[in-house]
Amino acid sequence: MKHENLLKQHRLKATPQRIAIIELMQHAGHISIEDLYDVIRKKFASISLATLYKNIHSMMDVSLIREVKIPGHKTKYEIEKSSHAHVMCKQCGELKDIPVDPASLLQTGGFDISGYKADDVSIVISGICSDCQQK
Amino acid sequence: MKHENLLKQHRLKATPQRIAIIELMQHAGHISIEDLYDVIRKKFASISLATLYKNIHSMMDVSLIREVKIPGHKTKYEIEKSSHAHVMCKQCGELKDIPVDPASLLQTGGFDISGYKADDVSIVISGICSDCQQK
DNA sequence: GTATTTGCAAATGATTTGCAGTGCT
DNA sequence: AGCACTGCAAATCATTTGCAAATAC
Repeated sequence: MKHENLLKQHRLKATPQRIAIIELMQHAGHISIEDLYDVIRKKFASISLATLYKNIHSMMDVSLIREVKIPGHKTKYEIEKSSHAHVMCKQCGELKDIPVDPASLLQTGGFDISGYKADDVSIVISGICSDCQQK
Repeated sequence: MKHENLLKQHRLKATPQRIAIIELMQHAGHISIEDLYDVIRKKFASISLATLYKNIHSMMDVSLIREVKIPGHKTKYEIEKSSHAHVMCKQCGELKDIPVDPASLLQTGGFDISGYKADDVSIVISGICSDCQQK
């Protein structure tokens, strides 16, 4: 029900397919089209890839979700939450969020973006997570 | 000649195709496969897309160049230089570099990456450049 | 001379589109 | 009822692969 309203607030019709997408993203955090398709299919056998792509785009158009592109990996999608950075473990591939305040980052980060009016920052940190370091 | 050595230092054979790729990237800064192909073709009519892709990958393997993925845009490639962030103008699409010291950024940025051993940071700032603001 | 690289054509993978039928509001 | 949404199949665009001929070292 909550998800239904989320869609309506963004002027999108609340179809069961869309609700399923949002539910899944809510749980998975970041998810690729492929994984989205595999999981949703189990509950929703008739859904098509075309529908996924179309819905992903409608939802991006209204800023309900966001594209996450990571060098060397497949594009993932996530619900738009408050601004945050991504940390990706090169070993196990796990993708984690860490909170970031973009305004203060741009100030303290020592960037020289004179003249630019910045309105979004995408940050991906790569490294090895603590679990993988122990192996 | 400089480019030839650059390749050899990375244990790659210095073929004319590879030299052309490096030269072009040196000038263009960031470039997509498509643009790379179009421009190189003029001087090097016989080059194939497959060769471009293969070379791009060889060069990435030895960290001579780097993939730049930007939400909503085509993948671009650039010569690996000292760490920097990217600023993309949403209006005109221009992509600019700004210098960043990743170590101090991770310190002052207020990130909590406890346990992680970070070794790379990719930052893309989106906004409107000063030129486009005046229109 | 030998191992790598090139370029072609074909294969694969990812994403988009047209359209007839269906379902939300 | 009316317009937006779905799902299929086909189209398009991006990337990869196999292989024989050419090339760097």
